[in-house]
Amino acid sequence: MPNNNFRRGELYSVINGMASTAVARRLQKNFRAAGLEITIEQWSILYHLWKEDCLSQQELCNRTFRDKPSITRLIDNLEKLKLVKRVSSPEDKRINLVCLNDGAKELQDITLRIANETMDEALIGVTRDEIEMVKNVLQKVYDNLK
Amino acid sequence: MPNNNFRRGELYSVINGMASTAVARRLQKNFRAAGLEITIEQWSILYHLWKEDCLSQQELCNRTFRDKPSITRLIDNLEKLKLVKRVSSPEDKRINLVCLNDGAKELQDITLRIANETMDEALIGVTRDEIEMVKNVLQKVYDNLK
DNA sequence: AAAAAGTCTTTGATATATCAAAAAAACGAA
DNA sequence: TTCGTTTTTTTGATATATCAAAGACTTTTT
Repeated sequence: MPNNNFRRGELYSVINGMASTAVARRLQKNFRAAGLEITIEQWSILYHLWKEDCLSQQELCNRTFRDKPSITRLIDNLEKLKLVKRVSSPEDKRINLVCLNDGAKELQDITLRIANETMDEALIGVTRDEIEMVKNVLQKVYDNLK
Repeated sequence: MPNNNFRRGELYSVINGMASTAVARRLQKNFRAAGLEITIEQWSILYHLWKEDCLSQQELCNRTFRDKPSITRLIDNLEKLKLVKRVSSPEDKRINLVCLNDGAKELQDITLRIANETMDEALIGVTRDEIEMVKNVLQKVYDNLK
């Protein structure tokens, strides 16, 4: 069914890149414009730690949908920036708990504000119902493949 | 409006990563399972060349939403694999036309089949109307930020 | 207790993305 | 023609993602 294939091809490029990289690039640009020298990937780690501090690296893998080596190196870089520190878990010495430093706590308000403003820009003309539907469909896609 | 902020935060992680990286990883995995040693990024270049051969690097930037250095290095790697060749444009010596080699043409059928099968997996339980809706919303997001 | 299996993290190799800057060619205006 | 600007591509530096393999520690099994 070639018509259907064509639709799928289109959706592929839409889902896989366009919108998500556009949002990522804009957010990075807005961070830089505000003088914030962190990457969005680093920010996404901080984002989860602001919700719950001192998560294990494995837990950060689960919450950010990244693999273990990616997290290891992201935490390496966040440690170099002195935004987080690794704390060996007293209960299980295999585990590193990743905890926020004061510098990271100061970033919370400003970066969340910028992220919200960026999403406002991105969602101009998009209704709340549409947002809900997109979330549901993309969640279905994720669940189909996980 | 904290409730609204929370919704945006959720959408951010949905749009920016989950579904698109899940699709990308699955497609890469399916390529490897079929013994195909190309990356999805390389495949996305071939995809556009199958639609229209001998595009300039700049045109590939536009069609794949990538920047120039990314395209330069992707073409470098595709040339190493002997899948494409750079041909200097006779009309404008600044321009490299990127043209398919025979090896790349042989990949077309099998990789498009795998890509369609992957999208079938990804879209189980998603209706045609939902697909259209998601495409429209993500296109709006892209247009808002471009 | 010792061996086996499992979990969490790290390392190495390779590919891609981004920013900034430079090189090469084309174009336009004085 | 020559200078300045624009366009196309490349290079360098740094950050991230992925796969495979290894290291460190725990838990389970015998």
